[in-house]
Amino acid sequence: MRPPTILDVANEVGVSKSLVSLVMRGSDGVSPTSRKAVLDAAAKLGYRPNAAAQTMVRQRSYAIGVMVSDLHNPFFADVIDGIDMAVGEAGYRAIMTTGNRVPEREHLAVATLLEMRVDGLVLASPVLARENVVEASQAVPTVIVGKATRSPTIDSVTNDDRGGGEMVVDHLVALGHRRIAHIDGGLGAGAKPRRTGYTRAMRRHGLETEIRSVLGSFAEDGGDAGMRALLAESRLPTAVFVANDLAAIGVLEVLDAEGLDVPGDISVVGYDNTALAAGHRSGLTTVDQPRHDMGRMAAELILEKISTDRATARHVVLLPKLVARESSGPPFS
Amino acid sequence: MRPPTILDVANEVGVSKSLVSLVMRGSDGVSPTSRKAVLDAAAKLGYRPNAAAQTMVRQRSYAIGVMVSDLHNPFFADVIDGIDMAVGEAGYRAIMTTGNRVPEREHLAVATLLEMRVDGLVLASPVLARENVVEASQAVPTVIVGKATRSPTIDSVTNDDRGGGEMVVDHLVALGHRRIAHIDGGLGAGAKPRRTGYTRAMRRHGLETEIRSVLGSFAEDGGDAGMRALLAESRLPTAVFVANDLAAIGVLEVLDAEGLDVPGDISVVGYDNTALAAGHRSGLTTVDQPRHDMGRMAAELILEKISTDRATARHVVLLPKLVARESSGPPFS
DNA sequence: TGGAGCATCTGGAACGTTCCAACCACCAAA
DNA sequence: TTTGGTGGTTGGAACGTTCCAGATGCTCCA
Repeated sequence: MRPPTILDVANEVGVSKSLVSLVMRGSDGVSPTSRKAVLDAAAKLGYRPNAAAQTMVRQRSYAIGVMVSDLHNPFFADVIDGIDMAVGEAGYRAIMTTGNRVPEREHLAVATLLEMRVDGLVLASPVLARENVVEASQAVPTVIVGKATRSPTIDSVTNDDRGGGEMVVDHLVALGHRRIAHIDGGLGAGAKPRRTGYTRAMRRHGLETEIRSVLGSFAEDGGDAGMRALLAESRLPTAVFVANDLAAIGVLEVLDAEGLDVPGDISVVGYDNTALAAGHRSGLTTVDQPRHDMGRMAAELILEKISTDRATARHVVLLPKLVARESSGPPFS
Repeated sequence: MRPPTILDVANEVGVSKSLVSLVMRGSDGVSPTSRKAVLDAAAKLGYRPNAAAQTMVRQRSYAIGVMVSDLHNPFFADVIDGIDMAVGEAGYRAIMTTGNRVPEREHLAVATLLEMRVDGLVLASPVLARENVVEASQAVPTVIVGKATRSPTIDSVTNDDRGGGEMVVDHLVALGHRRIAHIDGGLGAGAKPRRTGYTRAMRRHGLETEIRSVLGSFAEDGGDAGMRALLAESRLPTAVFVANDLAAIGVLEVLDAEGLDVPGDISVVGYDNTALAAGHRSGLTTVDQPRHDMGRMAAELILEKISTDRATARHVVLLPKLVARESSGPPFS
C-alpha cells in the first residue's frame, strides 16, 4: 500500500491527472465543481504531494537547508527560529542537519542537503574546512551566520563584537568606573573583536592607562583563571568585562568565594545574554546578540540571492544590545 | 549551468548512464579501468547524486525525519546526536525540522518531512495534536521520544521518571536523611511519575509519615515558591528533591538568601542533569536521563520497524542515573 | 572450431509530478 | 451560418535516477 498519487486521485474522481495537479497547486482556471470533487477525493485517499517528484520536474525544491554546527549551543535555537519564520513567509521550507562540531560530520550534513537539492544553504557557525564551504557555495547560494568570513562569494551575517565590547565599556564608564579590566575569550570566535572594542573604548574615554586585559576562555574555568590572575595583582579593578556569560559565571564564583560583593565591590559584565545570564542569581549584565534577527537576515539574504542571483557577496553586521542587570552598578571606591 | 547529471558524466567518459550509476552505487561488477574513469570524470564535473531522483525510482529516501519541538531545550541536542549516529551507521541520514512548540508549526514541520518521503519519523516531545501524530504514523513508521504515549501503533522511548524519583530518595536515605520533602513539577511532562517515585520510595523506607510534597513547576519560580512554602512550616526538611534542575536553581537562591548552607543545613537534588546543574556553583546533585541512548534507541526502533514492518508498538523505558554532586550530603541534625 | 560461461556493459521503462500545446464546448458577434 | 474567443480540461514529454533483461566480447574447454 504505497502512498496515493495524483493519478489515484484522478481516477477516483474520473478526471485527468493534469486537472488534479492544477487543483493541488491552487490554480484559478478550474471550475468550482471539479475543484471540490478533487479536494474531497484527495482528502479521502490521504493524498500528500511527493516533494521528490516536484523537485525533479520543477528543478527546485523550495527548501532551504540549514546546517547547524552545534545544537547544544542555545544561541542557535533563536537563529533557527528566525530563519524558519522568514523562509516560511516566502513559501519555502527549512530543513536542518547537524554535524555536532565534527568537520567530517558537518561535511556529510552539508552533502545531504546538497543532494536533496536545497535551493539555498545556511551554515550556522560551521567548523567545516574552508574549501568545503567554498565548494558548497558553488553549488547553491550560501550564507554563513555567526562566524566571520571575508569571502568574496559567500554572504555572512554576524554580530558586531567590537561594537558590543565598546558598549560594555561605555556602560561601565557611565556608571562611574575607570579601572575596568577585561578577561578575554582566548581563541574563541569573536573573542578578538570584543577585546579590540574594549581597548578602543577605553582609549576613547581617555583611560588608556587603565587598560588591563588578561587571558581567559569562553568556558567557566577561563573566567575563573582570569579573575584569579586579576586578584593576584596589587590594585583591584572596580569592574570586569568578561568575554562571555559562561566565563562570567566562573568569575562570579571566584568573587563569591573570596567574599567580594557584586556589584558592591566589583561589577561584572558578560556577553551573549544566555539563559545563564538571566537565570543566575540576581542577574548578570550582558550583551545581547540579535539572534532572531540574525537568522531572519540570513534567510533574507539567501532568498534574495536565489531570486536575483546577485554575484557579489554581502556581509551583514548587526548591532548587539546591552542588557543591564544587577551585576553592574556604580563603583564602590 | 544546472548541476551535472549522471548523463553528463557518462558522456564525458563515453560510456552509458547505467555504467555510471553502477559505479556510483559501488557495484563490484565494474572493471577497475572504467570505475576510475567514471570516478575521475564525476570529480572533475563536480557530480552529486540527485536525492530526489533516487527517492523517486527507489521508492525510498533512506532518510529519517526528526521533528524537534523545541531547540531551546538542551535536552534534545543529545537525543538528536544519538539519533544521528545510529541512523548514520545504518546507511540512513537524518533530516530535521522544528515547530518551536507551536502546534500548527509542528504540524507543518511534520508535513514537510512526510512530503519528502522520509522512511521513518521521530517526534521529539511533540506538542502536536494527537490526531496529527496518528495520521503521520499511518503514513510512515513513527516513534515519539521524550513524551509518554500509550498508543498501540506508535513506538515510544522515554525515561523512567518514577524510577528516577525513587533513586533520589534512596540516595538521600543512604546519606542518613529521613525528613525529605518534594517540590513537584506541576503539570509538566514527567512531573507526576517523579512524585510517584518519591512517595513510593519514602513508603518503601518506612518514611510515610515524613512524606511532604508541595506544588512547584518546571521553572525557576516554581522552585522558589515551593521552597518558601516549605520554609514557612514549623519543621524544616533536611533534604529537598526538586522536580527539575531549573526549579532547583530557584530553591538554591531562596536558601542562599535565607542564609542556609547547602548541603550543611539542607541537601538539594534536581532532575535532568542540565548544564545548569553541572555549572552552578559547587554542583547540583541531579538525575541524568540517558539522552544519547534515548536518541539511539528511538532510531533503532524506527530502523527495525522499517525493515521488519512489525505491527505492534514498542514502548521503551530507559533507566536514568543519579549524579551525586556537592549539593547533597549527610544531614546536619 | 564451436559454443558455454563469464565479466562487463547497455537501452528502455518506470517513478510522480509540472508544464505546455492542444482540444472541446459553448457563446457572442459578424 | 461562420468565425473567434474563452473557460475548462487533457495527453504527453520531461526531470535524473534505478533496475532489469539482454547484448557484447572474451576465455577456455571439448
